[in-house]
Amino acid sequence: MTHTPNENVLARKLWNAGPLDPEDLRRLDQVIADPFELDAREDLIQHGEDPQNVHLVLSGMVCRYKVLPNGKRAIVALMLPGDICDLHVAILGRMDHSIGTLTDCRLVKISRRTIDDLLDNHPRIRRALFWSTLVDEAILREWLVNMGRRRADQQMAHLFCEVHARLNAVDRMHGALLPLTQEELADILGISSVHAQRVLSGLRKKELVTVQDSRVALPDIRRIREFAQFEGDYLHLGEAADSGD
Amino acid sequence: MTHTPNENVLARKLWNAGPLDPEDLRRLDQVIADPFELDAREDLIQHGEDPQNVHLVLSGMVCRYKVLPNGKRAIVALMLPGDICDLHVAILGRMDHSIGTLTDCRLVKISRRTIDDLLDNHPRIRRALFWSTLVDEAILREWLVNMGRRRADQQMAHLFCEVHARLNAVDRMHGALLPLTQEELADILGISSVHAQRVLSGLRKKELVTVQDSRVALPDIRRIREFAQFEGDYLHLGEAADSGD
DNA sequence: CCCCGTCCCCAACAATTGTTGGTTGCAGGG
DNA sequence: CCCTGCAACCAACAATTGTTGGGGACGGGG
Repeated sequence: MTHTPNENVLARKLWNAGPLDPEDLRRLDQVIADPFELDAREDLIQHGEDPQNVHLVLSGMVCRYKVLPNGKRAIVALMLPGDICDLHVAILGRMDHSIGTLTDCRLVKISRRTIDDLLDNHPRIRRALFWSTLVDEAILREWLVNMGRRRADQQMAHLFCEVHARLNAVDRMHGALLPLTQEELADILGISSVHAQRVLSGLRKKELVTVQDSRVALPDIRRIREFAQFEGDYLHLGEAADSGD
Repeated sequence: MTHTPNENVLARKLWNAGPLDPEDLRRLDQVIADPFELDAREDLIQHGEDPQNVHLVLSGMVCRYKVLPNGKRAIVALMLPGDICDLHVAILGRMDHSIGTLTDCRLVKISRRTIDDLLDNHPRIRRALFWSTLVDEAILREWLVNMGRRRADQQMAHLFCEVHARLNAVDRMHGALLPLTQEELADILGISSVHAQRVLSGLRKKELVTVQDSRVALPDIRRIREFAQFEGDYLHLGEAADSGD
């Protein structure tokens, strides 16, 4: 019974940290009341700027990235529906990376005042927000393990498993995985786009994934999880992470 | 004048987030009052356990790491003097990685009650603690960029620059860098130990580093920073990160 | 309609990195 | 004293990954 109680992706996401009260849910509905749309490949904020708002993803995919002097790009985080960008951003000031959309997105700006209200006056929500930042950090660690110590094919499979589990935690009926170009995929995995294509076609040949117009689907979760040695515990989702779908 | 006001490494570290009051400093002195020693290569806590205490490093080096089913190890974070392990650890429960010493260490156990007191009753300290967790996350992102998009020699040089800057921020008189074996270095960088040795001797030949009984020193900070394309902004240390030494 | 850009795909070759199997030097234990 | 284990070091070879240069499919704009 991890059935979240409504259609609010933020509520669904935070529900994974523990149950919320009806009053919390009402407050979260207010938070997402006024969304806006953004096209793919637009920046929300760039390296060096001072952040003004916190952003919440309602649909689509957003990423954190850095561009090196030699022009190479590294995508260092993927934000999916229900994810919040930089809760405590006001503390650090100057951004040390950029945030941009990967797909067309529906987003919400959340003001500092709203954040402060949630943190100060809604203890269950505060706890859930902390939980989500800790999970973000755990994901970062797992990506590091992935890049450093897994073969590229396992690494890519592992990424697919992670995104699948994260989407499942928010929307059991989510559509296809990863509407990304192979170059974006490569920038996530730290490999070249040519190699990404090699590895992806390898996974396809093994029938671990299927691809249809640059969308990935996982026909057999159990098998690809085994291949990737995916252990979902770092997502701290409880049983939701383990269930095949 | 980023001269921290005393010999307390925790105070020195937190001072980088902004000035503290004398009362804060007194409180921080109490926190580190009762240290204990630990040998190199001992675990503080292992994957799967439920954490009881928060730990603070007073001297020596501690790391977070994961071990994969195939026996490979990935070191995903380095904790230096003044660093705190898992401030909010109680929220997640079960550890998704292990924490262990790399060198002989002096450490402090901090109880949950102390943490709660610091967070609830000392606003400047609370802000500084949040700052430090955000910096930890920024470091994780930079390591990811490092592994994914820099050549191994630049990557290793970048790590040296980072550790140098972090040690400087806490102790301007710190001794030599990185008392690590080449295998530990390799586990940080995500390369094999043989390759670590190749790369390290390459840096030595370029006279970017000197090594004496497995300790690294940087004879010319400016030059190695240029080589590594090191931009210290992600450490959020203010001018301390930029000064050569 | 064509042109253009983008993306997927592929092959050949170059560069980097991993693996294996050594030698050496050193420190500690018996 | 020798023996042992560990870590640095090295060379040769294997495997992985990057780079370059290209072809083909597709959609949008003129």
